[in-house]
Order: sequence, then structure tokens, then C-alpha cells
Amino acid sequence: MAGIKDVAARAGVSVATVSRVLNDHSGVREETRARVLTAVSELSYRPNTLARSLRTDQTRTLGLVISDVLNPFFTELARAVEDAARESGYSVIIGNADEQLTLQDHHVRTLLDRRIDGLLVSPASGDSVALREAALLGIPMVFVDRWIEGLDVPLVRADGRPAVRDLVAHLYALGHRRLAIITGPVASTTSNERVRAFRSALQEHGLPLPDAYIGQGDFQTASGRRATERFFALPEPPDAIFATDNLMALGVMEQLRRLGLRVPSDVSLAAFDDIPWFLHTDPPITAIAQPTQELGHRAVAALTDLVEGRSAGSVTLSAHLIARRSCGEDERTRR
Amino acid sequence: MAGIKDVAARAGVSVATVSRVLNDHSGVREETRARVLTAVSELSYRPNTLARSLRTDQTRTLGLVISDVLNPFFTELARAVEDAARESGYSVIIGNADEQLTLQDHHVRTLLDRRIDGLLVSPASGDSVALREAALLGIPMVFVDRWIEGLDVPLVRADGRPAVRDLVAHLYALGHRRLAIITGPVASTTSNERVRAFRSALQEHGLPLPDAYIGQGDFQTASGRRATERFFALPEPPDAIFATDNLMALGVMEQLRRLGLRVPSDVSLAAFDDIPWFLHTDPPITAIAQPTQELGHRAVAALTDLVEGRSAGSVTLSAHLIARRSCGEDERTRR
DNA sequence: ATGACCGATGTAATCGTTTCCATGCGCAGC
DNA sequence: GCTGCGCATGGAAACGATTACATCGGTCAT
Repeated sequence: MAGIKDVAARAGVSVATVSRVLNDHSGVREETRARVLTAVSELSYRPNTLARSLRTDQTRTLGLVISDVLNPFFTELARAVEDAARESGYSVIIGNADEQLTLQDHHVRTLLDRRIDGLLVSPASGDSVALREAALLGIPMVFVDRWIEGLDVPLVRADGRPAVRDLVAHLYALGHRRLAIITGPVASTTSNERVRAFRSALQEHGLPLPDAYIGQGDFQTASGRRATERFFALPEPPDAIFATDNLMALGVMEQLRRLGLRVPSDVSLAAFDDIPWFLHTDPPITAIAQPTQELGHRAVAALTDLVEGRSAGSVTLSAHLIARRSCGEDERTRR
Repeated sequence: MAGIKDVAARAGVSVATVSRVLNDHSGVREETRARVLTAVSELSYRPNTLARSLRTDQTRTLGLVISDVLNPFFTELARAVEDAARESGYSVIIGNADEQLTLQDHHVRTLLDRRIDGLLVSPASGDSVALREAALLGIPMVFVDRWIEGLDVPLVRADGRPAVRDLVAHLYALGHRRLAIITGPVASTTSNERVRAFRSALQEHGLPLPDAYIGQGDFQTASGRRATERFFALPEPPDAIFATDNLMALGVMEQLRRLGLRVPSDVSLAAFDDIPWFLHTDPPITAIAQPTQELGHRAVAALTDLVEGRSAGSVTLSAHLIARRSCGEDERTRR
């Protein structure tokens, strides 16, 4: 592979001049510039980014650590992030934490080793040593969707609380009184927020949230199955289930199918995060939709601000309820 | 951030010795090694991979270019690839081509600029200059799932033809005679193979495949909708539709819902690539499943073989039909 | 006692860039 | 005809690692 020296030789100039042309610095005679450019294309020269980054101490690369690529919400987010970053001239390297703290830290470390310019992360729940270190080191960093308490890092997310309140009102209006929830990991910020919002909305309607109706999940499909199994082992099972993410909702459906139960006649179902398939499931599933695209774009904007020396603040967008048949029929969903 | 010099200074040795310890080369006194190691951890030193790679001319990084991250088949593949690579001590950088040739070439180029050790690609259809150049340059490269004719690059994939044959037999047995197919992009190798297999299977049953029953798609949801729309504008619409990927199947369902048509009573539906949601759609969708995990693992194995100087051959796995209710009832699907 | 050898370590070149500083040249001002 | 200035360019020092080669005691065989 040709290097800058080869280009310089062929153009009959020094490497300094080639570099100047490549980074279009002013002060190169037009004719020289042209000569360099033809040499570049004749040799189909491409600068070695490793060397460049080593020298300039910047990679024009962002790291994105997400909790689970297989979760459509996150793949959509990743997609949006990559698009936005590319528009701003950055590349993105994605690390999939698979909801595991150790894997997450592994990725954070390798990304830092690669000297990425900034880190976008939707942290798995729990205490991440690597993330704390990175924050302390002053690595430009932005949280998206999820966050870690006590770290002074800008956060871009959607506040789902009003939508959760709407959801509870919707369920109540449809006659449901025994509402259950399936949570994410214990220390998950988003999950906790959703649970609290759920509980306080229930209170407004004078409904209790017994412990038995709180299914401990981990944002993965299998935990949705397990929680559902437990609910239906109860003497009085819930008449509505709210899964705090879409994969657990899938688990709920799988388990209901095994148990031979029907939605919504036997039990209602709603999920956090809307995905295209929810329209075509049997029945279509009521969900709370986040503005995923915008989340991604805003997060990148905040991060590039930080990277480029500007300041960045947190951003809170809003989520909204999309009522479908999985909670029963009412005037809004019947057609 | 601390560099190797700082470590050397603190341990009272030269940088050469530190490097030897770090890459555990033999010939370092045990006591010196210990001293270096403590210096490393006291400074929480991490080697700069840019510098290292520049010098050694290897990054221990694989590039993966997939056609569409939003397609669950590819995200699952990406996930498998990353897992396998990590086990072999490689990182993976993913590029999402979004079924666009220019975007694909953009990613191939930036990956090459990053001096990845090898390239795993599921090429978008059409002639890719960047890919051809890379192959000519001798970049270790392996195709997965899709390929480009005329390039001598190992290919890891699943042969879907027998399964397509099974599918046609299944549809025929259920009484369907007007079978339609929705293809991928014109030059797509996988799509073409699926179409050919479909057509020849139809012939075996003495059925024609009129042009009007070939919907030109592009592996994206919207094209599934459009093709369906056209099918039902026909004087005699098909009684079964085979979508050659899962996103187009989603598009078919969306359009059918708009048209107020029901599956399978009005029309049957089957798709290539199985995804978890197919079990819970209304009705569950008959699909051809690929061994995605194994595809990813085999592809990485082939690529690392190439990267590490061994030779690698193509691998062909097989796909299989999973019959569900979307094609109508028979003894296998009725429960 | 001498030299060959070996084990542990250091010195310095190198990878491919960017960029600071020096250099040479033409030209305007005096 | 100098001086000084600006413009275009080149030389060489970094960036942070790896590694070929040199060095330096010490041991051992002769």
C-alpha cells in the first residue's frame, strides 16, 4: 500500500506539502496542489488513519455501547446514531454489552484503547468501574436512554412517565383492576422509573401494586416468560401485564401461548418501546413509543458538542402511548 | 494518559523491557517483570493500540459490512460474528450498508483505512468497486450469506433451495395454485437463487410463474407493501405469497391489513428467514430458517484462518422450512 | 587466564503521519 | 542596491509503541 512518501516522490514534492494538500491547508500553489492530487489518485493513495490519529490525537470516531443489539429498540437507536455521526463526519464503533456488566466494561475499555473521541453509552444496570474511570478521565461522554446515578454526564432520553400514567388510565378505563408489571434489572434506572410511575398511577386510581404483581425481569425474553409463569401460578393472577421492554413482552406472549391463554380475553398486555411487529401480532400490542431517531440524533449532537469543546446539556424528549387491541376494546381501538 | 515511557520510568527500566513484559516475551527476570507489572497497574496504563498497530501492522480487528442492521437476520448474524471474534481475540467493527452500494463502499473504504485485518461482508447487490479493489489488494476477505459472482472469495452461507422446494410442495399440498414471489434487488445472488428454486419447484408441480406474480422488491419493508398492492390490483391475484426476506413479509402484512385481507383465508404468506415474532403474528408465519449463529461462527473461523495465513474454503449449511398457519391448515400445523 | 557464550537489559530505528521551523525566492519600499 | 516581508516549500521532530542489534556482567570450558 502506497504511503505519503510515495505520493511525495511521484509528485516531486516533500511529504509536508502532500500533507498540506490532503488536509487542505492554505498556502499551496494551485499547480502544486494539482500535481499532488493526480499523484494521489494515480497511486490510489489513502492516508493511514492509524498514523494520522497517533499524531493528531483524534480519531474522529465515536464509541457506542448499547445494552443489547438484539433488542430492536437499540438497533434502531444504533442505526440513528450511526447516521447522525456520519453526517457530522464521525465513524461509530458499536459495542454490544448484552446486558452484562463485564462485557460492557470490556467494550468500554477496548473503545478507549482505540482512542475514540467520545463515548455514547446506554449503560447496563449496576456499578461500572470502567465507565466511572472514563468519566473521571474526562473522556467526552453522553448517556442515552439509560444512565448511572451520581455521574455528572449529560443524558439524552425520553421521559416515559406521562405515557405510563396514560397507560394505567387506559387499562383502568377498560375495567382492569389487577395490574402487574415486569421490571428490568433491579438497578436499572429506566426500569425503576417506569415501575415508580406505574405504582403512583395505580395509586391515583386507588389500586394497590402487590409484590406478587411485580415480576423481576432483566430486559430479556426469557425473563418475560418466567415472570408470566409466576403470575399465573398465583391464586389470583393479574388481568393486565405491563412489560417494561419489548423483548420481555415477547416472552410474555410465548408463555401465554404455552399456557393456552388468550390476549386480551384472558389477560391484557402492554409494552414499553414500540416495534413494527406489534401491529401484526395476535392481537396488536399496546405500546409506549419513544422517539428513537431523535434520541439518536440528539445524543450524537450532544456528544460532538463535548468532543469539539463546546458544552452540552441533558435532553429530555417524551414518549407516547399507542393503544391497540391487546388491552381490550374501547372506542379508540375498535374500528 | 500514561504512556509506556512513564511506566518504564516508574519501574526503573527501559521501554523495551516494558514492551517485553506486556507482550510476554521470554527473557525478562521475574523480579523485573513484577516491578513493571506493578508500575503498569499503579499508573493504570493501557497500551495505545494506534501506536501498536502502526508498528506491528496488525489491528486484531475484523470489519463486518452488513446490508441492513434493521433486518433481524443481520443483527443476529452480527451478534454471532462479534461473539465468535471476541472468543478468538478479535474486535469487530460493523458497517451498515442499508442496502445501498455507495454506503457499502463507504464503509469498506473506512474499514480498510483503519487497517482492519480482515473483512467479512454480506454484499449489497450490484458491482462494488471498493470490494473488487480490496479483493485484488489481497485483503483477507470472506463473504457471508450473500456474495458477488466472479470474485474468488470464500463464501459461508446456507443453501435455501431444498427448503424452498419444500415450501412449494407444502403450499401445493394445501391446494394453492397461484403462487407469487417477492424478490430482492435484481442483482442479488441470494434472491436470484431463491427465485430460481421457486420457479423450478413450481415447474415440478406443473405450475407457471407468470411475470405478474414476480414482485420486484429490494429486501426492505416498503417494497413488500408495493408488491402486494400490485398483486391485488391484478384481475386474478395470487393465493400465496412468498417473501424472500422477513422485512418484505412485514410489508406484505402491512398492506394486507390496509386492504382488509386476511391470512391465510384470503391469501397465504411465507417468508425467508425466521424471526421470533413470526410465532406471534396473526397468524403465525411459515418461514425458512437459517442457522444464523453457525453462519456467523463459521464465517469468523474462515476469516481468521485467512488472516492468520492459513487457507480457507467455502462453507454451505442448510436451511429448513418451519410450517405455521399462514399458509393454511394441514395436519402438521393444526393442533 | 582467556575467550566464547548466555541471559538480561538498553539504545535507537522504525511505522506513516502532522506540523513547527527554517529556507529560498521575488518584490516592494527606501 | 539593500532590507524586509510574505509566500511556497522542505527538513526534521514528534506521536507511542515494537524490535533488531548492541552492551554488559557473569559462568564455564579450555
